[in-house]
Amino acid sequence: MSERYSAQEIEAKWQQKWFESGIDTAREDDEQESYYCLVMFPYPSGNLHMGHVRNYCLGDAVARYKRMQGFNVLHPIGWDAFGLPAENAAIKHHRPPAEWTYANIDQMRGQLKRLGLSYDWNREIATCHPDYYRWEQWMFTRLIEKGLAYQSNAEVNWCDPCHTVLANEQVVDGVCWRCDTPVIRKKLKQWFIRITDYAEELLADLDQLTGWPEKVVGMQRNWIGKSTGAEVSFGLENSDETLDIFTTRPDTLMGVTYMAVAAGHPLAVKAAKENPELAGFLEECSKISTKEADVETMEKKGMPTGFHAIHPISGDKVPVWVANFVLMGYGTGAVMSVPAHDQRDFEFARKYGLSVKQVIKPVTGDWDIESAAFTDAGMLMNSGQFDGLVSAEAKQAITVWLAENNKGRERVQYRLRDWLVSRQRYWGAPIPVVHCVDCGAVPVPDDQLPVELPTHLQPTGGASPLTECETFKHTDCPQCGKPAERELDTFDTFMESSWYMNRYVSPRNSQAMVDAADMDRWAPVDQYIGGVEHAVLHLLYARFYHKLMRDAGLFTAEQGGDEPFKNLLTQGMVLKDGTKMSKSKGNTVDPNAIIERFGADTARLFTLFAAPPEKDLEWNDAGVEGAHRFLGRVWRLLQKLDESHDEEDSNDDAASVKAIRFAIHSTIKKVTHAFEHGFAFNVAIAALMELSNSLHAYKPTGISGKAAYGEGMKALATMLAPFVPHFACEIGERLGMEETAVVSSWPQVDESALAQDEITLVVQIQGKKRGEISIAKDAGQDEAMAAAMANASIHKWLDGMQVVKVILVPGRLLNIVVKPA
RNA sequence: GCCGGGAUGGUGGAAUUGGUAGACACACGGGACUUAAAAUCCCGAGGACUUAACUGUCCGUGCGGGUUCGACUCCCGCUCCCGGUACCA
Repeated sequence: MSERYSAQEIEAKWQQKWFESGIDTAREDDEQESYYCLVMFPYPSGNLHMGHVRNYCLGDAVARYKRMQGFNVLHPIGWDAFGLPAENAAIKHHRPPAEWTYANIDQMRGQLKRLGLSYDWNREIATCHPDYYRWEQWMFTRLIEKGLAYQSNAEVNWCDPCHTVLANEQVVDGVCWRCDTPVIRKKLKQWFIRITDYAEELLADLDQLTGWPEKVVGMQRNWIGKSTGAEVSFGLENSDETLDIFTTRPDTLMGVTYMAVAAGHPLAVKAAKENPELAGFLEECSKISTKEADVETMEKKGMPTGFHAIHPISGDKVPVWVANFVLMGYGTGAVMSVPAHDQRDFEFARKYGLSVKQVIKPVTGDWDIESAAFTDAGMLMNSGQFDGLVSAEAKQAITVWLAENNKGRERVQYRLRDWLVSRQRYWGAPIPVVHCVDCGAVPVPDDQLPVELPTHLQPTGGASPLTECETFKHTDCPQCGKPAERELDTFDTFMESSWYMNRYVSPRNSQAMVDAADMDRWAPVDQYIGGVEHAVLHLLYARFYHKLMRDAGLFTAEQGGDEPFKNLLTQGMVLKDGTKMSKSKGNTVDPNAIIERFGADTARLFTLFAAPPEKDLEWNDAGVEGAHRFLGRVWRLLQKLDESHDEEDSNDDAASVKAIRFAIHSTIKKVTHAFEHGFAFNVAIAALMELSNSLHAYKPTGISGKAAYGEGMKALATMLAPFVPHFACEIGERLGMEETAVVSSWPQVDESALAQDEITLVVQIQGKKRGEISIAKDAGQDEAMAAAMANASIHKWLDGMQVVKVILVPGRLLNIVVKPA
């Protein structure tokens, strides 16, 4: 046994063995408890990147550990195969996106297999396949029937020369990425899904997600953004119409000095007809980005419309302005402005010479309203009948007054907006609707699904090629049979990724989206693992879609749960030189190169060891070599088994056997703990390295010494299996383990090996470490004090001092508080 | 802007969640083996000052305060970096 560790040989061998034995296949029986471990499926961009490798190594470690614990594990993989990058590549290479996508899937599937990831490949799915998206189309027609899907106007980024809608990503510094023309906002009729109908449930069920990181739950809560306030109707001078707004601060109502409406608001459009200057301003506003970050950080500008609103309580006239920071898509597209109590309104008022009226003052102290807005709650002033109330009471009182006088009411408002699911793109799932001149928008009947996307079309960078595909475009109305046109928009790709976790349980079902019995067996996902960047959008949409599926009767809450993911692990990104790896920065590391040079196990080990899962991982080539060296060291530990001889035990051996068994079993405890609590694999691997170091330093003499060494080697091999499975199997085989490490059961802690008679207690004086004492495990404070006094280096700190207080932390430390005598 | 997260040696990170700061590893330095190198093995190491001494003292977890016998950990106020911000996935 002197050959060196060769990853290439053993990895191919074990991958073949695992494939033949089918250990990765999720079984459709209930002999063992089931466990569903899911990693976020990749977008097939061409090559696996290190972020994928990290994600999938984490998932594989969990899946393998659970199998070793005796669970029937579902660990599937697939492809989030629709999306913009395929169209971009198609334009660049003059090949249809389907070709590029399927080639990438083949390439990346090979890479995943080379990593030795234990997926059940029988359940592989690709979202661009009609067998997949037909069910998404089926669901959408159900939503139309229920009134949960609807059409409405929405603003998009529009490039006139390219005659196309641009994704935010395609807008670079306000201009089109391809032709450098300034992008404008344009209104288009779009499809929406009423996620706001589920806002309350999505918010309430966050409480169930105890296995999610608190920060993700918090981000979702903020995103849904429930706020209670009031809807207020302002009158309009010389008009029967009203100007309706929502505010979270009805207590400041008496401080309104102007109103602000969006550039797209009917009032603004009306005013602009007789005011060329205002029309120019509206034109300018239409050019600014729709991104929230851009809207919030740009220079705040406005112009008066010439209209005046009538204050609902005072009856005062206040001017109506157009402001670039008010968006038509949010709320009513109009806001009331209270410069005295809102900093943005304050700055706007200062800039344009609008008046500032203070109506709230601090309950105690003063506030200089000339220098800044007072935005806290306080006590009302200058508010007539409401003077003297504090903000909370005033909110209530003013809202009641508005309701009684038919000028408003209490209202709950969510920040969450309905989900815009239509995209003016080619490489996506067709929206299953036919537009008929007589019947309107007609959902495609079930027996005509799927509406298949023609896969041979070539995008050019202009309008979607679907708009020119006559065979796709023209059809008959399913309702009246007259010639009609298909909907030419496709679905947002978040639609596909919102339900794939459930499709994996019945991946080949041609009768239904999912099977309730399969959902009962596997769902919800026990452990979901993926990038933090998905903390809100994907995870919120998936939660929503799961509830839609439940409410469509595909499964009951009992069978599939109200929530799709029980536990969530959000991994950090992979960085190089401090920034995210990306092609444009040229700082990528190719996983293939690492696998070829060091083997998959080294790549796996490094990504798991270099950082805790939830934090960013800084790539380090030298660290990869270090991981590889560790495997070499463990390999060499095998030699010692051959070299040691069976001899009679001596007394000296008993102590060393006890020490090594302590090391073995405390390692089992630590590593098991890592899997059961938080997946700190970096710490688990460090513990395995320590065990390896202990075994390396250990000289197995005598029969019991050799046995202890063998016990340690087997434990090490078994615990390494979730991380470096090929390597662990090979070591296991050479140790003569009956089953390969992958399928053998997880080692148990022998508590008797952890028992210790004497422990080391740290002694502190005034909280500073001054020495250590060795003492009986269960020694009390008096014994510990006596031992401390007997220690010269500790005792000298107590000379001339009076002991004021003694704190004993059992098993840990003794802190002596003193003062000069 | 808003929301969320982070900052610990030369580097990645650890610290049983208020109890020995720096486990484990990388990089580095010294040594062994070798004709030599690689590989491997052994030893060293937060910083400053100090000692004949790996002797001893002090400082030290982004910055400034606070609570505590005791703070990387809790509280208050900052700085910088990263993620999300609804058509990238």
